[in-house]
Amino acid sequence: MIDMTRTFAALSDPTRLSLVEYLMRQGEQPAGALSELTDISAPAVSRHLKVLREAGVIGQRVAGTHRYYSVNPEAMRAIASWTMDHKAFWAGSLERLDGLLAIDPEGEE
Amino acid sequence: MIDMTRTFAALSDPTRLSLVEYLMRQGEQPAGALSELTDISAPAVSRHLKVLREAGVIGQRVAGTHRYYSVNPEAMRAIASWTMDHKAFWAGSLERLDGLLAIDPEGEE
DNA sequence: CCTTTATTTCACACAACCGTTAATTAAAGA
DNA sequence: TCTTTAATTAACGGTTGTGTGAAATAAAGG
Repeated sequence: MIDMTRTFAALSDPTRLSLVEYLMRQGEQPAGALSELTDISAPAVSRHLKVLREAGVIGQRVAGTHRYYSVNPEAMRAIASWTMDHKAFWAGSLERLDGLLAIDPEGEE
Repeated sequence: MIDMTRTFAALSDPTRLSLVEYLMRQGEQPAGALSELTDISAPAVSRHLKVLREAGVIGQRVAGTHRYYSVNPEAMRAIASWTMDHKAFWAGSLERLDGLLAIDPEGEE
């Protein structure tokens, strides 16, 4: 079971949010590539990756001395679902949501 | 513009997440009702509400001595959108998302 | 095997977060 | 207007989070 407070906490740091967004754009990346993205030290990045991993936001693949990280789609799904799991709230709001979340990976662009 | 790290930080505390979930279920509520939900003191709840408000997660309506709080739908929309704003990621993942977020406020239940 | 490369863990310092009780603000009601 | 009620702000202490440089681990390569 996904702990949403932990998921949100993992994404509440600017460095970590950037790392996740980068991984979503670029796909799986080794720790070194992620470390080069930021101004902070490699040990600091390493610990951020650990926080994200322990929260289930990213996964790790080991190959030799390299550790490849990638975003866990299930975590993203859990976040989107959390916002949607309150039908009464959305029904009560003035917002019209139809189509708002009509995602279409294969689609236009 | 919504600062996502701030939004996620606001939701990263168990007490605050509970408050938001309660407000989504129950709709607008005065601070007193929210305070009764938790074991912690009223001042502590008050500060949690402030954090949520400053992050834009909830809004406040003042009436006499009462302050009524309610969830800001725009904040929920922003969270769901953040997860969806990475089509390449979703397209690359194995997850099939069609219908997953098919919300239907008027619908079944 | 010795060195280099990739990455993490350790030890420490400083800032931010969260809870408490006491004090303050301000509207309502007798 | 004095008191009660609703809620917040203030002041303090303890815990957690985040950064750094140094040390450790472990696979690769000469």
